[in-house]
Amino acid sequence: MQIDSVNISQGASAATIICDALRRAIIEGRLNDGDALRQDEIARMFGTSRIPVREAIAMLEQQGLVVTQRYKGAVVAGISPQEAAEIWDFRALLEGHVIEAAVPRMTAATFARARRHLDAFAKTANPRDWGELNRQFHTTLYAASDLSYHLTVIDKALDRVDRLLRAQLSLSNGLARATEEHEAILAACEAGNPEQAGQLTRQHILGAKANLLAQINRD
Amino acid sequence: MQIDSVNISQGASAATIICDALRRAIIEGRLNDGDALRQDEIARMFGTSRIPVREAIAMLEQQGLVVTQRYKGAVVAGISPQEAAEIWDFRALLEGHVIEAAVPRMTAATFARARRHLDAFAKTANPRDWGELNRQFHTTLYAASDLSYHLTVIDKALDRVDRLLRAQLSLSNGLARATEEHEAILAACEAGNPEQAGQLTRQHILGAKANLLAQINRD
DNA sequence: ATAATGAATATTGGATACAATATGCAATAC
DNA sequence: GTATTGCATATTGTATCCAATATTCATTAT
Repeated sequence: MQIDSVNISQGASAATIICDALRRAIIEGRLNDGDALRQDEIARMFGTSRIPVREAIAMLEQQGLVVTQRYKGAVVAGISPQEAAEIWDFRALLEGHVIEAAVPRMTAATFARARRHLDAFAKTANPRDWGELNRQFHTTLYAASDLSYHLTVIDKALDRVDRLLRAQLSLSNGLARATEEHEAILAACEAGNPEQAGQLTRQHILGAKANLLAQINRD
Repeated sequence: MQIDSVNISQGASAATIICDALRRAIIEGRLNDGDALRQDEIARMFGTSRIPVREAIAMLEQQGLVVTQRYKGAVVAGISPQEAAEIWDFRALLEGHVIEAAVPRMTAATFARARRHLDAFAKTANPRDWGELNRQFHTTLYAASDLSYHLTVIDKALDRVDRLLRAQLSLSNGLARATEEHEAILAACEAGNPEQAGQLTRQHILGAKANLLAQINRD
């Protein structure tokens, strides 16, 4: 008789669940810069005491997503145009490098998966999904590099700027242009051309940065 | 009458104090890979309850310095040779870039400060100080770049590998060689040569990586 | 002897209670 | 009217306690 065993002791802790939910809410724009995170309110929402909420907030602060001040609580971290610009440059440097390392190791399964994410991104009507779908497209390609530390750092950088991605894609023609650029990046990967994939990725990121900064300066 | 006001409300929380102390202990090698972090013991040492200790541990986990398992507590994170190698490559990429951006913005005060850190590094006899002094030398140079996000990410990477730095510097001639390389980097900065500073920084980091990996493979 | 079992103890997870600080609002002063 | 003060309330920080789970060790079975 064959019994499938499952590890029943590793359900997520309350703090982890709350941290993930808050992180998602911040990234997807449901919580905005400067919004206060009230410990008692969040505890009520999750049916728990404040202790795991505090632990979740401590985690989020380490991720740069919230800022706490002693005795005054936590607020969602803002991001200045200068910081956003720097993070975009950072991403161009790092993601360009990672995709170059990844291309020689990509398989047909990589391409198929990336194609699915690209298509989903292109056809979604819900702005809230753009960040996640964009991320899935890119990180599927990068994952072939096997550079897990790099990927973790990229994920963290994306967490910080995803809310701005929505603003940038909302620009006239933003979505169509991003989709074209994704197509070109995927084509370079499929052609086995690391230099071109890297170059296109850097242009893609820096182009998005330029658009967004232009919008901020116009506002 | 002139009164100097001070902000008296911003002492660090217990969790922050504990987190910083544990982080330092890990980085400096006083806590080793796999060491358990016992909540009750740490709470006693700091004269507090376990709650701030739990918060501190949650923070450290986000920093990649400890690994927790539900109901089993936290242990100091290990680092495999592969992960160490990747982080060194990561540092070469990032720090090379940052110092190139920094060179054109460096001042005489930068050089004087870096010189002091270089000298302190060269003459210390205490291996426990190598990581911090090495870090101060490099980050003094990088700070002129004004790339604060990059610097934060570099600091985090250094936190992960500083304990290995000690091993690498303990190698025959490791300290003398690192000092020579620091001298060359500083000279390139003083000469206002970003490309050379970047190149020497990358070589410095990748050379340290190669030495360490050779030692690991010998063991 | 080794392996299995069960109870006691240790440790973690988090609920509740208390202490410390911040905020808001009504009352008072000018 | 505006500014200041003082008190009540709200919120954060953490101590204490209880519940849940893991580990250890003595006892029993083979």
